[in-house]
Amino acid sequence: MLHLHDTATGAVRPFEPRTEGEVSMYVCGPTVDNLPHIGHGRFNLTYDVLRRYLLFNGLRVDYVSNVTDIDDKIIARANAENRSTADVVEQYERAWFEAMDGLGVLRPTHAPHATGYVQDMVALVADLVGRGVAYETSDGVYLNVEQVDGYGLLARQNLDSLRSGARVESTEEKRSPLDFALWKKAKPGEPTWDSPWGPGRPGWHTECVVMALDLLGDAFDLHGGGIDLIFPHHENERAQAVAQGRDFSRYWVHNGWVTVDGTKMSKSLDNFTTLPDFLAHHDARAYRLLVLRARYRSPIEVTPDTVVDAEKGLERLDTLARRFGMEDLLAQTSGGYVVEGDPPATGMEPDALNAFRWHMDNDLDTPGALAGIFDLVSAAHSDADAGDGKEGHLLAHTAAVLSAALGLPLRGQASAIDAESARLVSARDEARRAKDFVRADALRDELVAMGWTVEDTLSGTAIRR
RNA sequence: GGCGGCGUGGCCGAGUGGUUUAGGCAGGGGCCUGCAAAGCCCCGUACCCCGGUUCGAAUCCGGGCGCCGCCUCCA
Repeated sequence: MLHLHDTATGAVRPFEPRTEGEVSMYVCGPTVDNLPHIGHGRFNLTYDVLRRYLLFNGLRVDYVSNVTDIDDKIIARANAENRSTADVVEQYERAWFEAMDGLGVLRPTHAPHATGYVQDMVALVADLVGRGVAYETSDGVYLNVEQVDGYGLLARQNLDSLRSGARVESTEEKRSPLDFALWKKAKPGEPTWDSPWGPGRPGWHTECVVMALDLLGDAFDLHGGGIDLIFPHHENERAQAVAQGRDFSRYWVHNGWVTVDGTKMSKSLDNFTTLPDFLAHHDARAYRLLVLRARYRSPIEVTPDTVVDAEKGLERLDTLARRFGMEDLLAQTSGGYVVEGDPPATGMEPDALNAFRWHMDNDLDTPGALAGIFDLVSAAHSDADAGDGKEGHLLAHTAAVLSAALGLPLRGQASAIDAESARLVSARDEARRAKDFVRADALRDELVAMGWTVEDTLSGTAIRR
C-alpha cells in the first residue's frame, strides 16, 4: 500500500483515499507571468509520477491544477510591456502547457482559471466576514489568523513564534502582522471585479481554496506543491477552509526544489533555466530521469554534469529497448505514456514488479525503483548474451513497462535512414564480408562523420542517431 | 530569533540497526570484436567530528562544526 509523507503530521502515513478506488488531488499551478523554468518541471514531474503510479495501481485520478491568471506580476508585466493582462496570460499559459506536454506531464483533468472563480471567491470572503473572522480595511479584506484553529499546523509553529519571525510589516489596520489579504481593493491601472467592498481583485491564497473545494469537494485527498508554498500559501488556504468549518486536504505533499550551486532556483533570484530552453537542447526524458534519481523531497542539483549523466543513463535504457525490439510497447504508451490498471499480469517478472511496488509504496522511492529497473537491464542483457533470449525478453519487457509507468517510455525504434546512408551501410557490410577492413573502416568513419553511431550486430551494420 | 532539512566512495544519489550488494555516471582490469561500438564479468571498500545506547550504527540518542531553506512574491 502506498505511503506518503504528510506535511501536516510530519510523518509518512498510509495513503487511504476518501473514496475507494478514486483519488482527488490538487496541485498548485503556475502564475502565468513568465516562462516556466526547470524547477517548475521538477515539481510537475513529481506529481505526474505520483498520478501515474496511482493509475498504475488501477485507481481513478481526478487531478486539478489551477492557472493563476490575475496577479501583481502579471499586471506589472502587462503595464511594462504595454499589453493587456489577457495577452500576457495567453502567451505564458500556452508556453506552460507546451513545456509540460514536452516533459510528458499528463494534462490536468481540470485546469481552472482564477478569473473564472472570482464570484465564488467574493462569496467566500463575504462568508468569512459574516463569521467575524475577516475584516475590511482601507485597502482590502483580511483574514484574522488568530481566530483560526491550529494556524501554523503546516509551518509546524505556533502563532507566537510565527509572529516573532514575521518580516512583513504590519499596517496600523491589520490586527495581526500575519493576517493576509483575501481581497485587494483596486489601485489605478488594474483589472477589477465588483464586490461588496468595492472594485478590486482576489488575494492569491483564496483561489486555490475555492477551486479545490468546488472541483474536488470537502476533504479531498491530496494537495501538492513546492516546499516553499507550505508557508504562507498552503497555511493560508487551510486557514480559510478551517475558518469556514470545512475539511480541506487530507494529505499535504511537498516536493524539494532544484538548486544551482546549492542555492534554490527561483524566479526572484533570477538564476533559472527555462524549460523551453532546456527542452530545445535535451531529451525531455533525460530530465525526468534526473528528477526520478533523487527522492522528491530532496533537493536536486541540475548542472551540465548531472544532465549529461542522466542522458547517458537514458541511453542505456534505450539501448535495451533497441536490442529487444520494444517498438510495440512504445506504441502502447506513447499517447500519453500511461500504464493503467494491472498490466503486470501480462508478462512481467513478478519479483521485479514486487520490488518496484515496494519502493514506490515507500513514499515514492523512485531512486529505488530505478535501481531495480537498471538491475533488470543488466540481467536481460546477461541472459540474452548467454543465449536465453526468452528470459532476457521477459526481463527487458518488465524493465520497459516499469519505466513507462514512471512516464519514461523507452525508445526502441530504429532511426529513419536516408538512401545515401543506407548505401554506405550495405557497402560496409560488403567490405566486411570481403574482409576488406580498411575500406570497411573508411565507410564507418564516413557514417560517423554524418552523425551516425555505428554498431556491428549479428545482422550486420546498425546505425542510429 | 523561531521552525524545518541536509552533510555518504571521483561525481550524482539511495539507504525502513546486522546476511552478498543500492543504482547511475566516470575510472581500472578482463571477455566478446578484424578493430571498434554495444553488451557481460571483476575492481573502489564511503558514510562531517566527538561522545553515548547496542552483541552490532551510515542508520537510534546527545553535543559540536558546516551548509541550505521557510518565517516576504516564489514550484
